[in-house]
Amino acid sequence: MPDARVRTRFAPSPTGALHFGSVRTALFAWLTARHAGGDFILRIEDTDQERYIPGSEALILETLSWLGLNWDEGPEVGGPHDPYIQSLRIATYREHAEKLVDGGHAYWCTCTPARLAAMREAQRARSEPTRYDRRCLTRQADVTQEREGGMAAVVRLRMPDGVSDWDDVVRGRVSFANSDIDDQVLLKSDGFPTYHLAVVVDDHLMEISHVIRSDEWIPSTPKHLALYAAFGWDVPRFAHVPAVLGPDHQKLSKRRGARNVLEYGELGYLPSAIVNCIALLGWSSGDEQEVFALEELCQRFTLERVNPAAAIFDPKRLDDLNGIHIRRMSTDELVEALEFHLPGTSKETRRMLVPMLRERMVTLADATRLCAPLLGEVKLDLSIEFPPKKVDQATAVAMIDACIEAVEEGALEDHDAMLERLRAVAERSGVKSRDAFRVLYIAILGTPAGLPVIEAMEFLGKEKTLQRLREARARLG
RNA sequence: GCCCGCAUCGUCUAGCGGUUAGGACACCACCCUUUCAAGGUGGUAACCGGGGUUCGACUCCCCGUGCGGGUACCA
Repeated sequence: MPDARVRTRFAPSPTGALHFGSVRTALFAWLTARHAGGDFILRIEDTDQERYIPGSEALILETLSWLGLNWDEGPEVGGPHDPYIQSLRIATYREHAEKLVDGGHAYWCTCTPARLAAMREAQRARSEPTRYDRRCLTRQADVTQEREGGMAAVVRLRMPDGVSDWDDVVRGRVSFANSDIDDQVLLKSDGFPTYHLAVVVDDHLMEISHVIRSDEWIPSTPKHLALYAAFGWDVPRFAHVPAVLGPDHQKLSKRRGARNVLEYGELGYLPSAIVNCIALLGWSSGDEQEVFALEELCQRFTLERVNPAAAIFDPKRLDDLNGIHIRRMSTDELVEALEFHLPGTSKETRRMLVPMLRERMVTLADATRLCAPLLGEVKLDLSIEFPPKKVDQATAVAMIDACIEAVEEGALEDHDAMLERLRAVAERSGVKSRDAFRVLYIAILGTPAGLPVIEAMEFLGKEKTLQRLREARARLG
């Protein structure tokens, strides 16, 4: 590569939403570009009309934007190689296919699907690799006539003899015997290119320096290499990143129920945590740091440190990282981020809530549950023991009475003093304060576990607090 | 069937001929503590098998096994 500029691309097909596997490939490509100060290109590979799912292109753009993976060239932003949508580039592929035919690197074929199927079946029966038998290559004059007569035809790559090999950035040397490789169809009978033609033509035209894609493409790389050679083009670097597997050890796929990444946003996961988590799926820094902001990843990420083995996505790890990323957010950021999960609350309200919430959320959605007793009424749950275990009736009464007295006297102003008073009551009763306090938690929050109770009382204010305490007192008889 | 890739705790991984095989998640225990969390400390837990190469293999080579992928006018 004479041109040193790093240019990577993410080239999804609009066949549905993005899942962790596809997003991770995008992330690795994006990071490679950003790390090198190069360009990241987004290209839509919609050469299969049958699999096209309307709306998925918008979904893809939205997902990448949400994660912060911006593109320098591509849909919406344009660029010097516009258009970045393959269905709009059909003429280009056709020209290139014809060029290949003229140069003897490809040929027209009119074999029917039925014939091809029978051929492959026979090959399999003979323990041979399944590949096109080049029947049409030996009867090109007839094929030309058939095409003129209106018969459906495709263009096939004439796979050269020899060996195909390359130095894969993540796997090292990979090689194939060309004799095992099929004469791939390059141009379909509907006039659309196949992936193989389109990807090579576009990657070259768009000056892609590093082809970063999932490892399912390894077996077709020899075809691409043959195409680069036939065109006389320089070959980019290839980096085949491993698959992401689900808990069932199967590759993540839409039809197996892999979640749309955007859904994680609705569930209260942060883009930064998702990015951090999937970066760690196959990549490691080399030292012991595992929590990264996006900017740090740009700095540290290199393809050379990508592990070639497939990885299983662990939702527990995402939870952990999400909590960490939440705790790293400023109060202002949380006030903003929580708007969706605490609907109807004002900024001021959220600002009061955030200090109580920060250490207690795994996802932002936890705020909804945690704050419910403060934003609405307490739910009386009779399945919750009251007074709780290890607390006798007299102690429970004493705790509540003391709390009522303290609140009436305005002790909510001073958390420490409040705490001391209540602690003293527990101590006099001979009950551990951790147990005695549960009485208050149930009274104020309706559950023995939740937001810190003194802070909660302050949030509720004197009136509501006293009301809840008295109701609880009444339950004790 | 044919071809390719991969292989360290349950999971994500470090390791790049000589290490008490390290870290993180999860799990367990303890500490801290106004509950729950968060935080702190400690613990359980791994080199797929067999052959080589070497003074010495988790590390290199071969075979096997397992898993994944490809084998389309899908990407």
